[in-house]
Amino acid sequence: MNYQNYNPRAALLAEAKALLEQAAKAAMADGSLPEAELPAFIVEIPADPKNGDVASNLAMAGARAFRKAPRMIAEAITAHLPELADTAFDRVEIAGPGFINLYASLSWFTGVVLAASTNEAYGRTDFGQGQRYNVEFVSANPTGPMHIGNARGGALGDCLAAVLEWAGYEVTREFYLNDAGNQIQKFGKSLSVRYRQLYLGEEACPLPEECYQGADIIERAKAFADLHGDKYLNADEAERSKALIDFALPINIENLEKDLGKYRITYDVWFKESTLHASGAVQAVVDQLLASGACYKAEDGAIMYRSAQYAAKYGTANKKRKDDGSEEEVKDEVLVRANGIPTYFAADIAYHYDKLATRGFDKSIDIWGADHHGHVARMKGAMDAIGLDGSKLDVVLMQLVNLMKDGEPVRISKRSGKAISLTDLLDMVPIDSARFLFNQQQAASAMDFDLDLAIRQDSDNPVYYVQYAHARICSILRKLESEGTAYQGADAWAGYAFAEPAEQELVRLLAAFPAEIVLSAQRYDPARINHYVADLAGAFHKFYGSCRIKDAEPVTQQARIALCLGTRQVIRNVLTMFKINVPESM
RNA sequence: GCGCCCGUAGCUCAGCCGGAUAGAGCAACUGCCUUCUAAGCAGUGGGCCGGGGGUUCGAGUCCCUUCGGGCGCACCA
Repeated sequence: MNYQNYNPRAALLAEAKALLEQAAKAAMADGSLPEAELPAFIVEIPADPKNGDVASNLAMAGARAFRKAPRMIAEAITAHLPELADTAFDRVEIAGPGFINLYASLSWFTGVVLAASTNEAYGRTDFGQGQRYNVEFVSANPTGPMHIGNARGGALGDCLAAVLEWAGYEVTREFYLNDAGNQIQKFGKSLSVRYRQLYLGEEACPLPEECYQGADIIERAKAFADLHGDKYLNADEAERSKALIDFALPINIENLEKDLGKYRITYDVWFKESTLHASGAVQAVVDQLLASGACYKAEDGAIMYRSAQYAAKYGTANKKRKDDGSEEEVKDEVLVRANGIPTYFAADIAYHYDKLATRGFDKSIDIWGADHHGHVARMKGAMDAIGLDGSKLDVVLMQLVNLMKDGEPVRISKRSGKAISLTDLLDMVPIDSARFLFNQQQAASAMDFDLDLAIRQDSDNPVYYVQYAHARICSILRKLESEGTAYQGADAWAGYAFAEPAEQELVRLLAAFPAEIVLSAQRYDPARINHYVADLAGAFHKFYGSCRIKDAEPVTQQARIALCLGTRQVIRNVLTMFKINVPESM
């Protein structure tokens, strides 16, 4: 059998649902149940395997429709199930208040172990049907070094992209480079002041408060001065600023790329905001919104966008507080300032138009810091306003990260006295550890990142727990091989029952892998896979403790080797997917 | 004031479309290496799922309300 795209859990649930529907209809047809519309019901994997491999609430959900006690309904339905020998199940029970519990047959268990142990791409499915998704993440300002939040955004975005790929989507990883607009002007001004300070002294030209204060700015100004000397000292501000930006920005961008590369993140696309201005895309979007009436020209010449009416559909604050404490309805937002310079919002609409219309992605998934949440509804609304579909833009809001050390939050590095940058962090923390730990929690929860734990290379750190399970499996297989025991394939363990609880648990977890990936993709929650693989590693360690392999009976031994191979494959797939090392010994 | 996120064991967090006895790791305590890697396993203790109402056969999960914490409400991005 070809196990490509095989999702055993999904298949089991789908079959159970179909069987129960069919049985309920048969029961109605012969009068065992009154004729009624089939109620909405669920099939699910019970937490406790004592309650079967699939459980359904059909009988309870149908109590009202069939006007009978749930257990009687369950009796009627199970009596009308077809011969189970032809299905993935071999037994059915009615339990508790009326649950119908189905028990998977041995052939299903065998199929799971075979799929996991023979298909190197086990876990991949075609669920996404090749839809083209754009995942945009980090997108840090190129005006300075990245911070700890970018470490989380990076792990989240990169792992989400990976999970989507495995779930059958075609994914583009993208970095939106804000190389235009206000903050670049500020960048130029900061550089300019630092440059002049080199010749005139700090007192003569103090750095304004609104400027970037970081040491990296001084560094760039110095490098520029080394190259050009005082040539720009008496040039006019605009010329000096531009020369400095043209010099420093590429260096910063290169550093972003380098640091992210060290973090094992590489992008398919680095999209420059400046290209949207240069190509007229921003102007085109504004013109279109003006033409459609979504925008209008205000008295002072600014172009205003009727935000509220479009954003309302996606939920939004409808009031804002003014400086004097009074409130007013939020109505319109500025797209182009009275001085003719577009706001970031205009550029953002043009950017998303480019993704969804020009480049035709089926979905744009943006990972933003939670401090941008006020922007979500109006951005989605803007997609509607411009004739696209706001639901094609999904924003994953990521809560803040608190860096913790000795149980206390740390905001600045003791060594440099500055905020801890991503670069500093990656110097301290092993990349495997950082990538795993920053993906430990779903995006909506604020994260405490335990620096002590991340640095420690011991068992408290969950990434090593998982890696250890892999190394352990490799070690057993090496040992067996060295003693002349080879794996002889599925036929060598045909009919093995996987009766040990630890074996069963392991098979169930292996079965869940493709479904877990799909669920993570659907919910944009790759942290789920971290938890899954830690559970799998735990199940393996339990299995290892209670089930001998080396001196087991031949059939048992062969079956257990297959379990090892399957578990190793799944751990390897997860770690590889998340770009974490897969050690064969530790 | 308005809006978004969070509140589950001492700590950090899981908990699926509402299901059966609320879980894991860490920390504490007790065991297990002459036998496949002890970076491991087995076990013990630890809970008003922030509080209060509601919907439901059934609520940690849905609705309302309230309290606590974080974030946002710019012609910044």
